[in-house]
Amino acid sequence: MTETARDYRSTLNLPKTGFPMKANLGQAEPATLKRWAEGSLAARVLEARADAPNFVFHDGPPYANGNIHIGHLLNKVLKDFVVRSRLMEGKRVHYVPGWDCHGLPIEHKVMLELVEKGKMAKLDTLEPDLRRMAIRRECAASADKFIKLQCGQMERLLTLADYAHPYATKQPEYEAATLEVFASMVEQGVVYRDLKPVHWSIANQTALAEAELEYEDRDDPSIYVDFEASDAEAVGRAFGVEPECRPSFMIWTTTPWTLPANLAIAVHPRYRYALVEHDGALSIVASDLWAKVAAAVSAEKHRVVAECDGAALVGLTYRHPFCDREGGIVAADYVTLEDGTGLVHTAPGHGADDYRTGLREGLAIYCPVRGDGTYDDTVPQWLRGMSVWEANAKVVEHLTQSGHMVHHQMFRHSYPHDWRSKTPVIFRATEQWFVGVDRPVKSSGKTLREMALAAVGGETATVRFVPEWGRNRMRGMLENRPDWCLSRQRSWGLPIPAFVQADGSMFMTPTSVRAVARRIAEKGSDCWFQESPAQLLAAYDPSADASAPAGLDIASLTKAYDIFDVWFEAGSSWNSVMRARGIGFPSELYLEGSDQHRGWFQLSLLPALAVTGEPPYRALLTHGFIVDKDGKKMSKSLGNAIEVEDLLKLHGAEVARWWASSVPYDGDIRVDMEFFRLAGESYRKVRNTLRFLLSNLSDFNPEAWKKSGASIGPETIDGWAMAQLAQLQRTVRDAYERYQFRDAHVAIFDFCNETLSARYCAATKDRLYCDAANGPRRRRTQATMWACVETLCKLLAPVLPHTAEEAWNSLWQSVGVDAAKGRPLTLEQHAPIAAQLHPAWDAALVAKESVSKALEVAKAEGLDNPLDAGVSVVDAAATLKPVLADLPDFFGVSRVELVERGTGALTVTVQDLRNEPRCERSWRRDGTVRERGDGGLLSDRDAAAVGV
RNA sequence: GCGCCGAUAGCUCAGCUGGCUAGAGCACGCCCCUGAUAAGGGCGAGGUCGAUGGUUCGAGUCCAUUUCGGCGCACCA
Repeated sequence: MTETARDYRSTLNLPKTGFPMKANLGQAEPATLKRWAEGSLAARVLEARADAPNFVFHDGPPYANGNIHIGHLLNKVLKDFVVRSRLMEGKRVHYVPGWDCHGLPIEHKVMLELVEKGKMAKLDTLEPDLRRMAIRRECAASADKFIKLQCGQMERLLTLADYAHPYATKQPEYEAATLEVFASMVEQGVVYRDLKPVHWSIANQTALAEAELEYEDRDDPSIYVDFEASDAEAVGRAFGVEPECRPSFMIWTTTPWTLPANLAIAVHPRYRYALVEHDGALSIVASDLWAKVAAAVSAEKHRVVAECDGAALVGLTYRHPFCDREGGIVAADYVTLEDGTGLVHTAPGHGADDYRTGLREGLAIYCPVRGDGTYDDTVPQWLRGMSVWEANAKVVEHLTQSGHMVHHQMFRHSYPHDWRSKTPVIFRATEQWFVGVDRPVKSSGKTLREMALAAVGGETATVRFVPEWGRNRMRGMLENRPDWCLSRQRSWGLPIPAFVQADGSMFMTPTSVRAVARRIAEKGSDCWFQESPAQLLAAYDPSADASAPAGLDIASLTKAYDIFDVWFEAGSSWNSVMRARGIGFPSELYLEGSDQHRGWFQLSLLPALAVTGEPPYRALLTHGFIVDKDGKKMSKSLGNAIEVEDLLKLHGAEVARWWASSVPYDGDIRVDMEFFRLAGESYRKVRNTLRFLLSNLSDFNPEAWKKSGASIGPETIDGWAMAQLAQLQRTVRDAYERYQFRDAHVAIFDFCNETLSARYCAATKDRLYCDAANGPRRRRTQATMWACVETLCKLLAPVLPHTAEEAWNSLWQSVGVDAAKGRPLTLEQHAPIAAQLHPAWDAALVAKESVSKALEVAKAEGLDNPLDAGVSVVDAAATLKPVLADLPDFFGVSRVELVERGTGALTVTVQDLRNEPRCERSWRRDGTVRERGDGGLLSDRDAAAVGV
């Protein structure tokens, strides 16, 4: 440059900002967290919104065990989107994070550790209460440790919550409030105690609820066994034939170990049954199944001798193949023709249907299996003391030797396992506490099942489902669910406050439960293991309790030792947290993974309905599960898990949040480190757009601009941007309202990427840099950009709280305001934007595409720089005319000419302007460029800006 | 086994009540800019819409069957 004297660069208004391009989230986020904590942001928000309308949002308690995983991350971050987006709408948002503390997962782990440390043997010598307390102390310490750990990890995700005051199910006040729920349920008549088969974990020696089971494949013997009829002639009469030898009832089972408990055989009264001769034996099998069975048992020679209805078989008797007793044929309509023989081995102590049949037929609920999975002494000698799993083979062997075995093979099927010990569970009759879902609730006269179904589906439905298909799913589960087994035989939990009277009967009334609740509120549930019944019932006055049993003698009571299913505690959180803390009821929303349809959603619904008659939530939002990039389940054992810590170290919480907002959460959510890298790139795009806007606002004062009375006309490119901004705001607020975060994410990204970066910013660069600093056109654009940053910060705040705040603070810093102190973004609210879109801009957008394509063609002829070009666009109807002034900028060329003739077809002609003078300052060839007083070649605009 | 959900460019996803040559972002290729620069812009290539069979003038979109994957359920006795 020979004319170095005229270096116009210094006369330009070039971008300037402290907002860094590189986010450095790893260090910057913790600093933001510290600032929030120091300013007690969570508390301040509640204060600031003291009079605002409430938005009650209740957090489901994760289990206080282990580090958080990506599933937690997704769940907590989605919840935070709700919290922060509702805050931005001006609501007073109540959100208390919580933890589930009691239960088998912790106790199981603690026991393993105690065994490892060799402390178990010593504990076993202690008296039961002391032993339980020792275990409980270890468990409590473990829960505390993990609550603290996870608190920090969740806070690190930049989630806004009062982590200093979380709820935990082991807090005395929580426990007491849970017992209040229980007392009301007892009062409502839905709690009962009964001897019946429940899922039993041998490893942990306790009953388990449905929510504590997982299903794994398992190989079991599949056996066909002949049970000899006691009275051959009676069978003959049923079939109307004279049997040549003693006939047998053929049953099928995959649990040979339950055969010692066999007390009956069930048939369907309306099915046809056949007396069949096969390889010299005579058996009874359902007619429609014989072909299948014959094939299964590989019968070679066989024929059907006679047939009769199942009803004709009812009442016949058989000899148990190895126990010294007879059993009877009974009718049951659950017998199917899908598997087996149509004759169902019935052991009332080992199956739910068997149990019901047993009750109806007056059979004993006989369960010869003890808690440790071994047989008691009521079984034949050769089985006594043996574990049921060993017994499977033994029974098979015995039946084979005794000639009762028709066929035996191994069979793979899915079988329930204890979710903690991963060992198979058995069905075993024990005395347990239950919530009856088909018992009428006193207050409504309806059963819990009816009430739940009414709340969830049909015309009476009050609960909203996001996504909608959750409704069907929950309905299906509610229709089928069995009674809820509430009791567990463990130490780590909230005791079911029942006492045993001298005569062995149970004592527990609503009033006594409330009395114990009061004691526990003061001392915590440990007191159950440390105090006498009289102490526990200190607040109980039998004379004031109408339900107290006659002749109650508190002095002779002993404590019962069942504890609550942890799901009952979590399922009472609407009372223990929302109502007990005065937050409100019901919650607007419960938001959890789709497995909670059977878990927390359902087990919160039942108690709430029983006690209040209302569901505890207005809406249920479910998200899918995290799977790897191939759609496989993510787990540590498969080695495809991504550690949250690694993720945060590599990308920061903001990128993880940005990713979470981009995910369609209805179905499975695929995850791979690569996806976070991609999210990081798109985050950078948004960040850089904000940075560009901020960098052009360093000399702008919005107050002064407002005072100047200037406005943004719809025909200006700024008016176009404002209209787009207004549209964006509507779209994003609506998306947040509907919990469709992805829609918000896409809209924001597209706005930053296309509307701003590719179009508006590209188009306005020239005026920002080259117009006189205080020129009205430049100021107008700055006003527009200011509005964009302001609005974007608010729209982004729910998803990118750190970045949005960083930009927000930087924005205000440019006018000397310390926003971090004075007006934190979190306390802001949306303000509607009034801007109308001028229709010419739609046409301009279409024209821009044609211009780009035409320029691309011109490039091939050497016209590389669009500023060296002018374009003329056919605009027959003068559609573009109103916005002509800003079209050169919009198209990125030096000049635009509109041609008001020709057809309606859009035609673009490119003019090569390289022969015309080029402004040394703005590099444009707008036709006004000439030599100025300082000797430079400048356009009119630039000459004026420089003042020559 | 039963219920619910998903399967669309290399990747992540849009495609509402069936209708012009199936869209976006990212990645990729070519190019421009060098006054957003470990930035910015333009153009382009890329898909038998899991498979099969049906309904229809016409189906990614409706129906049936099926495969794979996820979540849930359980009277597999």
